[in-house]
Amino acid sequence: MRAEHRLIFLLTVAYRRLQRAIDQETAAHDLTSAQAGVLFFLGRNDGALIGDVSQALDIVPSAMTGLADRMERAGLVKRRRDGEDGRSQRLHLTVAGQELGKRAATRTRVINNRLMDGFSEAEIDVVSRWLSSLQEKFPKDKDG
Amino acid sequence: MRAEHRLIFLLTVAYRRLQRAIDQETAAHDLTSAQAGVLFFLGRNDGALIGDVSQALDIVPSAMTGLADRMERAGLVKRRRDGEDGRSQRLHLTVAGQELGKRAATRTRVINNRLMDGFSEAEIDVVSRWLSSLQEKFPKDKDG
DNA sequence: GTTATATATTTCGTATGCGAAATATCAAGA
DNA sequence: TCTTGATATTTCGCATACGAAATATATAAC
Repeated sequence: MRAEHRLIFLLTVAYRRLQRAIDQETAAHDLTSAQAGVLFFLGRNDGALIGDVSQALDIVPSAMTGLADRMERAGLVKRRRDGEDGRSQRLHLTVAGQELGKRAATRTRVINNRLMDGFSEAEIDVVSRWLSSLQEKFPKDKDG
Repeated sequence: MRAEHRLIFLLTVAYRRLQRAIDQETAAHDLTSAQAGVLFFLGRNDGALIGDVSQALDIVPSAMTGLADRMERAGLVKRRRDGEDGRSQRLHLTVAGQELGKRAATRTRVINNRLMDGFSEAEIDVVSRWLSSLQEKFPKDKDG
């Protein structure tokens, strides 16, 4: 199999394994990994513009709409139109969203630690740099 | 943002960037990255059982069905029932699938090389080991 | 002030992927 | 043979994600 696209394959499988693990963890608490990401970001940036959330999580805007829809329907966040700019929407955490976000953060930390198990700090640093390098190697059209 | 789930975030973003890059490459040739993966695997294992493809690409069987459906509809593969075991289906490449697969492999190789740019062999080895480690850290229920 | 352009978000159609449940077939044992 | 349990695949409902096009509002040019 590998050889010809080893890293592509490895990255793809690694991602799927991670997502499944997170989803199984969070599913027990009525969350998904994507929604957990939004809760986490809003935890430190409550009331952020939808576009900012989209950019921070590297999700295209059109995908962010549905994500926000589902989270709003689940009572985790609320949209509020921006006072300054009538085009913009701000996302605010509800109380339920705040609490769920906190609990999810704890579980997420455990998984993140697990990701470092068996690797030295220097090695994790290499991995981090490599993962980050993909953002420059495959930039969005925008931030090219 | 990071800190609390740095690696999770980095891996997620890296994956999305890679997928977008592959999809943009392959979209011009009427392929998607998932379908390219199947073509590539079948290129070396033509007539493989659907379950084997699913396992090799680390896609759950229920996801494989739809993928095979779309590829069959696109004329890239054909299902054929196995002679031995009436439950099994084998996936065979069509001529179109073979050709498309070959062309896709070339483009994929370029991207794979790009993934190594700027990193030494030793570093890529660390990255590979780390990516692989996720398969043990988050095993499928099956392969425990 | 009106027109042209840029920006933020949404809508639409489609592909991917998951889990749970259904279906079909096989294999083993009573 | 009949039943019982395992296995391969599919079906269903849903969440995620993309790109292209639509919509609404803001901003600049005139």
